[in-house]
Amino acid sequence: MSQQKEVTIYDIARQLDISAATVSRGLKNHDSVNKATRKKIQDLAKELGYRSNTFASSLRRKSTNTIGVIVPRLSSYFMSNVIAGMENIASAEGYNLIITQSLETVKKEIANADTLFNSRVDGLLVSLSFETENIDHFEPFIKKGIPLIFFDRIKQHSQCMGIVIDNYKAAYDATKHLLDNGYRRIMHIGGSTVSHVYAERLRGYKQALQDYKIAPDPKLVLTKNMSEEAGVESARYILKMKHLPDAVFSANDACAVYCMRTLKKEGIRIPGDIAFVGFNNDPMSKVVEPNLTTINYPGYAMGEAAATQLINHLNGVTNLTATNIIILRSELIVRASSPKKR
Amino acid sequence: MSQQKEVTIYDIARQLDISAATVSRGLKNHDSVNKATRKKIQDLAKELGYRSNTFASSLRRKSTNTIGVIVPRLSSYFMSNVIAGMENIASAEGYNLIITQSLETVKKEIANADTLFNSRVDGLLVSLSFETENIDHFEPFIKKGIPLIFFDRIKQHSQCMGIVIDNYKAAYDATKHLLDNGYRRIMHIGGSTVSHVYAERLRGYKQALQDYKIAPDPKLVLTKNMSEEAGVESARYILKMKHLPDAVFSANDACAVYCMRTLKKEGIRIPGDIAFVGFNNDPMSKVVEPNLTTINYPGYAMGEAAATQLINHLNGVTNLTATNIIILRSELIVRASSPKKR
DNA sequence: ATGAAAGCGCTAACAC
DNA sequence: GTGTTAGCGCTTTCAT
Repeated sequence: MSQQKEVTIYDIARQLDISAATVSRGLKNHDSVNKATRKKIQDLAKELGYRSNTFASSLRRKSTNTIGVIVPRLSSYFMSNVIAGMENIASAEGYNLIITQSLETVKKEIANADTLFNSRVDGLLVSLSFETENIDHFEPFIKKGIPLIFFDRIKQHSQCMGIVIDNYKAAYDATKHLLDNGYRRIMHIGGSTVSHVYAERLRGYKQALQDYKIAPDPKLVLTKNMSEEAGVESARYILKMKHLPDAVFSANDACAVYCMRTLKKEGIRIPGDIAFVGFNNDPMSKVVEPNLTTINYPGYAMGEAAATQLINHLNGVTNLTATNIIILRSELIVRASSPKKR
Repeated sequence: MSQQKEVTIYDIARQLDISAATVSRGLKNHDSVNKATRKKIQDLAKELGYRSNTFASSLRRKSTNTIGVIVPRLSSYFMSNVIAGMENIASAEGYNLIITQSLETVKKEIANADTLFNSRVDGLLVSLSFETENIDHFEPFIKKGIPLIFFDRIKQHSQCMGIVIDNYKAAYDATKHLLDNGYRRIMHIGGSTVSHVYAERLRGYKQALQDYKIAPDPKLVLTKNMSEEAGVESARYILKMKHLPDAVFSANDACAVYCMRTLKKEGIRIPGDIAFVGFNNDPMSKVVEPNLTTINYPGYAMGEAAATQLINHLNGVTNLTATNIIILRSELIVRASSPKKR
């Protein structure tokens, strides 16, 4: 913690016998500064080990070049790709990312929002926690005019852009794919419909069935927490049914994969007895046998899109409220777990 | 960007007809302020929606409560767990994390170090890029007495703590496991030995062979970039050999898994013809068939350990240079890909 | 127990 | 092109 004396623009100014203002301009390569002076300033700055004091600068400019991020969990394949995409854009544009995780609780989400508010982030990128039902804790940002973009797990808000894939359509496509291939008793394993994401996926599944004139069967709709264990539980549930489903559409890959595994161990053939479609295109979907048909969920692209939109808005290029929802393309990837029914 | 007027301590001071100094003290519950006054200050602050300006404060106090993080890539299972662990500790201790990725290039690593230096982070947590050979770009931190901890991909430095697992021992154990189970022609797929991590794994592999009096065979040591494709390439290499290995120890799971897959497609039985051991305990190691024997690499624990050490040091609890290296426990997880040789 | 005053380092408006 | 000036909002002696 040894705080040695810091070099300031005044030190540079003194040594060069010019004003601090000129140094300030020279450091950011202002045209209005003589090229030679600029060079002298920059050279000396480097020599002295000068580093700009971002607080003084932020204090003056009232902007921090910092973007706050709140996600439910960092440690998933999807989310780490989202973050990677954001970081890529942000750093190219000179923004820092402050990243926090709510661990799926409202309590921590509120605390994070608070911290980021006090950190005076220029903007906020949020994927909501599982528990979150209302979003009043973001009102301070909205009131202050700090732009806020939701992604993936969104809530509608007139002042906030949302970035999502069309979960309804993706689920519809996934289910239709199974129907087109001759499957009729299709089970859906989904998450709590408090979440927009899972509600939409369930809706897509139901609509596809309806379009094929298949009566919905409540026994074929499971609501789980979508973990690996949930996959195992779902398999147990299936094994106890008198009348097995001939296909399963799971709202994520982890759950699908562990469900498949468990069923396979009990002698059920995949896709012979039960076909599978997952969601996310997690790396494990390419490893499980048979390879899992799934929906490609473009995490990296979503992170890039969210960061790009936010930064464009900060630069005054776009208006966030004009385009209220951006929908990213997702597509069905057909693999071996869901061929035509014999 | 609409900057509405912010509430400052002056606003509070004016309304309460006291001085800003008293407000400042009152806000942080200083004993020297009358209890009643304190309450009045805090109540009014809440009412007005006052938020402390961290820049002004940091500018004065010269500390930021911010920790910088540089990692090669955010989007891996291991790294996202590391970050999750760090975030968990940091947020509990009132620190923010600024996270950057070098994308495995020295150039970006230097740029990130620069940014974080200018952001005046209180400390730094770094996992080095693949390319990084010298670490001069971190000297500014060291010169300023800003604590720096390396983790996973480390370089030795007298002033910096390193947090690692014992890669040598883990690789030794993995190889010994294969030897103990009767395998003798063991191939190693590893990464560039510029990296301490891969160099140590190679060394462990070699030592185990030597301890079993097995002559090293250069044809059995592959240096790859450890991607999924590298796994496929390695499989092709193996298929072309006149004398196949009877086991493979891969320095990561992704490479092992894709190698196994490719060999299986060509009719090689795993583990019947070739046994496999991986490294990392990636989720896919539990999904591939047969399940992959691997080394558990505790990412979350490593993130927690790194953050804890740094914050303890910042609080003056520990001295970073006293304990120079911390080694986290990793262990072999035996699964179906490496049973006793028949 | 409270206040006055002096900056922390930087930037932007304005002047020349 | 460059300098002057006046803060940004907060903390911290030093008085009182």
